Amino acid sequence: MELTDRKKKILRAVVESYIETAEPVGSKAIASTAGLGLSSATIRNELADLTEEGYLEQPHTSAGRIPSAKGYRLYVNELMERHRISAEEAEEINASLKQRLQRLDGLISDVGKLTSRLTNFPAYAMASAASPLTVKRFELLPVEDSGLILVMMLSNNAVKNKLVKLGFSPAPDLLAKLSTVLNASLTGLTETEFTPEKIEATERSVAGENGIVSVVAGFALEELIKARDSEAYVAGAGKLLGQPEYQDLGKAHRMLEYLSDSRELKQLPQPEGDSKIKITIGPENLAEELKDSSVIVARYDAGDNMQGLIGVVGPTRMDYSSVAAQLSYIADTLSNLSRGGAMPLPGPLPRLTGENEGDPTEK
Amino acid sequence: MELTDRKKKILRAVVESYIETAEPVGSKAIASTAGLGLSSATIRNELADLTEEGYLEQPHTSAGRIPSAKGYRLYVNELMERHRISAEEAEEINASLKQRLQRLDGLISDVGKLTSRLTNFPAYAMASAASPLTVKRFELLPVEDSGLILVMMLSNNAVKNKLVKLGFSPAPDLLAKLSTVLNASLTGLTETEFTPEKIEATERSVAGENGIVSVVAGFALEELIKARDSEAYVAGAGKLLGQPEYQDLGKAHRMLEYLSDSRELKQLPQPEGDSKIKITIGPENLAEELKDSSVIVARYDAGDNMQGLIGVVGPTRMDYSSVAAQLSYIADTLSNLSRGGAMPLPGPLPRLTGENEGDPTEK
DNA sequence: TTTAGCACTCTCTTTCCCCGAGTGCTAAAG
DNA sequence: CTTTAGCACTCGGGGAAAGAGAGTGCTAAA
Repeated sequence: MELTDRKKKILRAVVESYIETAEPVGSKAIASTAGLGLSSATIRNELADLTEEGYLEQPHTSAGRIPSAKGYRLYVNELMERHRISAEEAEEINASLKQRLQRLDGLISDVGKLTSRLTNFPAYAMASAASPLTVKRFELLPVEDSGLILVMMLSNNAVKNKLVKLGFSPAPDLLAKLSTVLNASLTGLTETEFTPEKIEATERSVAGENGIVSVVAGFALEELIKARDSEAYVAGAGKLLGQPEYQDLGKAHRMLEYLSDSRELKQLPQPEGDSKIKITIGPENLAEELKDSSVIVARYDAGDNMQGLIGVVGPTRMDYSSVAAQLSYIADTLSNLSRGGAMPLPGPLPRLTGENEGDPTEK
Repeated sequence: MELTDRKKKILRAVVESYIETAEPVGSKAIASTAGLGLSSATIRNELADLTEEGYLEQPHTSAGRIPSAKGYRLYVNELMERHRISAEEAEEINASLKQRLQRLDGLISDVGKLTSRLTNFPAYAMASAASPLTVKRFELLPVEDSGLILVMMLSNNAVKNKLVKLGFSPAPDLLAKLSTVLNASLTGLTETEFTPEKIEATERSVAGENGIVSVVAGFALEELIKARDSEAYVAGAGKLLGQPEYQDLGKAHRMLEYLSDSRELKQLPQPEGDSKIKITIGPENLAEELKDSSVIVARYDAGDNMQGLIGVVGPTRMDYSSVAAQLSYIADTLSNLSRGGAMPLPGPLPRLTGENEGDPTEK
């Protein structure tokens, strides 16, 4: 059943007031600020209806109303005005990211820190391969008296290396032969195709290799696995304590412990289909620990077959509009930078995904 | 002025009881548990003396005593029994570290996590070069149609690489020539010796190099700087909330923010001279934020001219004895592993450093 | 359908009071 | 001189009670 226009306006007023103040909202406050030209008594009736229909909740009989998860959902899908980020914010994002993108390894953690600083919520960041990786090329460089350096180029153009200690110096022509064999038989293999049989067959096909092949193969496999699901990084977890809903020590503690478990982080929601951002509100989250928190996550294209996620965890009473805008701007910037493009203009507004998806009102 | 033996015993009883219970300790409790054969009245007199001399404090007139920073210091230097870690703990440490040492890049963060899990306090870990690094060797590998892979071996045997995009494919013999030149003129240079003049001179000495030299030099310099002071990593910050002294939200919040600032972390105390571990108690800390917390930090030898630090931050009421034992065991294990040795035996007991250093009573 | 009025409910804060733990002091005992 | 028993005193913590305030739901009138 569709809500009347007036009810929607009132719901929106409740949500926005609550987001701002974290206090239950009463009929009087709405009557005086929302500019609807209605008395508090009328508003009271409407509030009672909205509560009846599950969009609002009452902490107790004589308190104001607060939005329920359903109420937030409707707000996010239909009611909220889509923020654009301010010029200063855009500037800060561009500045932080531009100088960092040169080096990929620290990028994830820097993105996390930036996001957390900007949104004032705990943020997480991770990156992973969009499709299975393979090794594109092997190189073996001799090292005097200690062994060799293995250099591998992966299918996503990442380069990995390892110093392999052998206790002797392999002859250059042996290394040349080995690398030819390796490039011939172990390139293009995905993680699952890296079978022991395959490795053994390769090993047999070259004489006098002293186990180098198996070391190389082991390292390659390890890197493929590691590159598949990169470490998740969390920044600014302490920001939670600034939020009134986490004044409760036990709650804050549980959430911090939850956020520090990277296995859990990998279970967090992801944008679905071709949408770039997803908002999950309170009980929509699968994890028990997140049932009264919300998550906003954005996907970005990290170039070369890599995709990344940046997300923010906060109370259900978070400013969905501006946080979503910030996240998608960061994601767009990252995507553009990683394919060598310029900074994005602040827009276009992204589509949201989530449960009960509605038709966002673009204003 | 030296304390009498009896006063020391009483002080020790107070400290240990307080560490265990976090409650102010009364004269009666000491009389009944410390086994000194004295009445509570006698103890009361002694407590009054100890308070007078600054080793103990009274939260308020009618409460028991708690140790002051001075009291903890005396306890740490002279009174505390040096724990050895249990066999189970040793086993856990060995198991976690052994499988991880293969790959150095994730090591720091893993060590931090391990330390935090073991001690139940927030832990931090970092590593840095003990003396200035240099590049030991350059290698340039061609990449079809996109540029080249730069591989550098540093003086600490770490290998770094970078994919350099050029937009064209450099001729193999050009790369060979370039790497000869690079190895001839840019190896062995410390960060400060990497002057623009030097780079320019190198650039001039080879024809047709299309700016490759300056890219390589820039990357080399960047890596030298980065390797010098590695990122600091913090794990288990949420553990703080489990401690009774951080029930105060504001205090916990400030501390979490402090710990998430890696610039601050680099200012944390370090073991001095040739001692391997350092304990800083409450106001002995320089940082304002740590004036009522304690830090225990251990140094380890990460092989190849690298040294690492692992530390723990907690309330002054922390179990110095067992945390110090855990840290030094982890540090020893890391040192041994990194030089390819076996697991250490649980010992020898390390020397402590700190202010007002005393002569530790080994029991 | 909207509004004014009003009794009612519930939480939050403040105040007050009592309880208990622990102290410091004094005076007696070893 | 040191140790101990006894005792009055102090202070924080916890719980009950009371009051204030905000907001509701309902009824009746406009």
